[in-house]
Amino acid sequence: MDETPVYGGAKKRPSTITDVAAEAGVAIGTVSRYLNGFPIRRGNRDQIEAAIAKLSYRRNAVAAAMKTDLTHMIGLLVPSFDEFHAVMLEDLARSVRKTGRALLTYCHSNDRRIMGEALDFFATQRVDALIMDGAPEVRDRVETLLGQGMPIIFYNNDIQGVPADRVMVENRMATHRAVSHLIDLGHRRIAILTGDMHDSSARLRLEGYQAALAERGIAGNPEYVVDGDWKSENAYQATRQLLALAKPPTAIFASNYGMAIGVLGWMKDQHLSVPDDLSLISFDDVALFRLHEVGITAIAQPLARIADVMTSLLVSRLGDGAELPARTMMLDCDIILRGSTRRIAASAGS
Amino acid sequence: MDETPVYGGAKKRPSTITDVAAEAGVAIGTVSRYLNGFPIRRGNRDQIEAAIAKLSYRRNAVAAAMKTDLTHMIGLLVPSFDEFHAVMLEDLARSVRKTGRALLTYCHSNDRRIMGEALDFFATQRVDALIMDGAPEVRDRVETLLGQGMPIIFYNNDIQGVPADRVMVENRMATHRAVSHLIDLGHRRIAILTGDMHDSSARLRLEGYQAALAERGIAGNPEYVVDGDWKSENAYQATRQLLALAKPPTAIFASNYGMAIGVLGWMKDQHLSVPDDLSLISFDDVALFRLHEVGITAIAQPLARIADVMTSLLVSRLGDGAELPARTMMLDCDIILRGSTRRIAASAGS
DNA sequence: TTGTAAGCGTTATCAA
DNA sequence: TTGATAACGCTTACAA
Repeated sequence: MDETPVYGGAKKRPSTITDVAAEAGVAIGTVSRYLNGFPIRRGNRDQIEAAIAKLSYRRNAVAAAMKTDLTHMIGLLVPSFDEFHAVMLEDLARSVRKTGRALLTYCHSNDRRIMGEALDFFATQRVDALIMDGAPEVRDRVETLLGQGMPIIFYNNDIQGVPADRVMVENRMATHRAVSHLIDLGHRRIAILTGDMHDSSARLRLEGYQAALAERGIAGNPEYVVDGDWKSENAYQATRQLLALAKPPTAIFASNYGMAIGVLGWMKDQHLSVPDDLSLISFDDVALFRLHEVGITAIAQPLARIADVMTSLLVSRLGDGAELPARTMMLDCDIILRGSTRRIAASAGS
Repeated sequence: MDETPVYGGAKKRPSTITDVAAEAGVAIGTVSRYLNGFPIRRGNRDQIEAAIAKLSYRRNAVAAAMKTDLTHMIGLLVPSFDEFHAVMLEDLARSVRKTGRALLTYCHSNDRRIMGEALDFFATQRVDALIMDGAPEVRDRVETLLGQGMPIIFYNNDIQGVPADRVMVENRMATHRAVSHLIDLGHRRIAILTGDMHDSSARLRLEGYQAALAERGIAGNPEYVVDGDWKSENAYQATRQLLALAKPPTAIFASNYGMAIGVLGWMKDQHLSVPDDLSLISFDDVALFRLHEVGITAIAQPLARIADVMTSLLVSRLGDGAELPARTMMLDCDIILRGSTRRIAASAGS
């Protein structure tokens, strides 16, 4: 069967360790040891290197993985490759690459069915570890994977009580600071566009907002708390409604950058000015906000650090730290002050 | 050896097809046939399904891949996850996912050494196919992979003469059209910021620019052709120099969006206006250009179509089209007219 | 329709 | 240090 002639002039199948061993005149065990960095007699080493070059041999990681149970692939499950995830991915890919691994990416588009498929896919592919935005819908599958020894890291959103590692940012504190800043600037009528309240990050950001107001003795106004569901379009409409109130807010806190863009869109369409007619702060900083005419004040997640921390968590988990208890890493966010927030007269904000 | 007790309460290792067969009281061949959709006797099927559920069994794709030589992974090699690639990746991930595969992503940061590592990594991982931005530096490795039967798709930039599939956009024609549009608006002094001339896309865009000028009898001015190397910072400096010329250009064509941003940066810093002081067209359309105050006229690559075409090319290659000759798919670009290009008096532009 | 067993390309064990 | 060989978990003839 192996006699089937190969047409097209090219040797089809990649060569194997057996080919290399034959070419070099040594046993396959010797080649394997060479490949894995064990000591080899000088002469044999040269033979093997020559054979590898001649055959353009590349180790078959699939076969190796079967023995070692190590695929050198990290599963990454993200909702989409929006600006936020793209930057995170960039940093993560780089930092994972340095450990000799690569990312197997799956994008679930916020479809819970696809999230399940993704988890199955990763289980099937036997990725060495998994990084994902925690979503309560797939708790069972996640627990199964953890039970089978798959290291999992949650970021962004949590699934409470699951014994996995976590890399989170100080959502509550950062929002608290941002809203306090608005208060310092004289704002009293401050609205928030919240994310999807199923997500822990949305809840924590709302808590930070409420705490900041309460601390300064500002009564919360339910009209100022709008469910934006993370979406730009909702934020666009919400801005319209907020500004139509009898007492419109003088400032809006957008719980993510997409909703901040929705706010900007409405303001632009109405020929209203940020910050003259409305101050705006966004959770998440994106390139657009830096390049925007006045600049948008934003909470910047430390994306590069998130990536690094994830990677070192992974390395420790995949090294000798497999049995350590789950760890949660909390990272601070910076508030980048730009032109979208302005001081207003105390009277105007009451 | 298998007797080693497992601590921690959880069954560590994932279960295997053998476990399922034992649990269900059938042979492993039967389980395998069930998994692969072959007909199974009703009773056995129920037994197997129950066993799979009980053991939360997931097929080990690593072992399967060893037999079938199919990993269901597509390698994707990109320079970075900038805005352009992020959107492409989003579409590609979705469209690849529908075929039951996922993307193994590697980011080379324009480092030729890392590009080589990436190709080795993909070879080692035995991805089913590879999508990459063509770069002449790795021609040898690419040819080796092709010789071993790995389907490869180039996008964006070509490696001439290599028998791979290609998905390209009409760089030349789109640039020609864009520049012609500037001429139609009365511009005569039109500058171009070129990309890195090692890249075929940069060369073709320059050709389109030159052809458009020549066709309208406008003499090319070498001072107006600036090597921007795709980089924002270079474009920033180049804009300064161009506008300092005795006869400064009235319009700039930026060969990619990064350089267009550099131009905008300089204009903003100098309190100069686009389009009043300078018209601007960018190759590549990004979210920023839509949201920009006046809007930036841009050439939009059909990213979703690129992703679809790549995927169908892949599917055909991995199906029965393995022996087909290499195909090149050329896609048209749209020119999105926005506010950054304005009509000028014919006299002003001469 | 099912059971049995060979084999995919490695790694790892064991003698030599 | 090396060679020979038994796994790893699956697919796929082949025989029943």
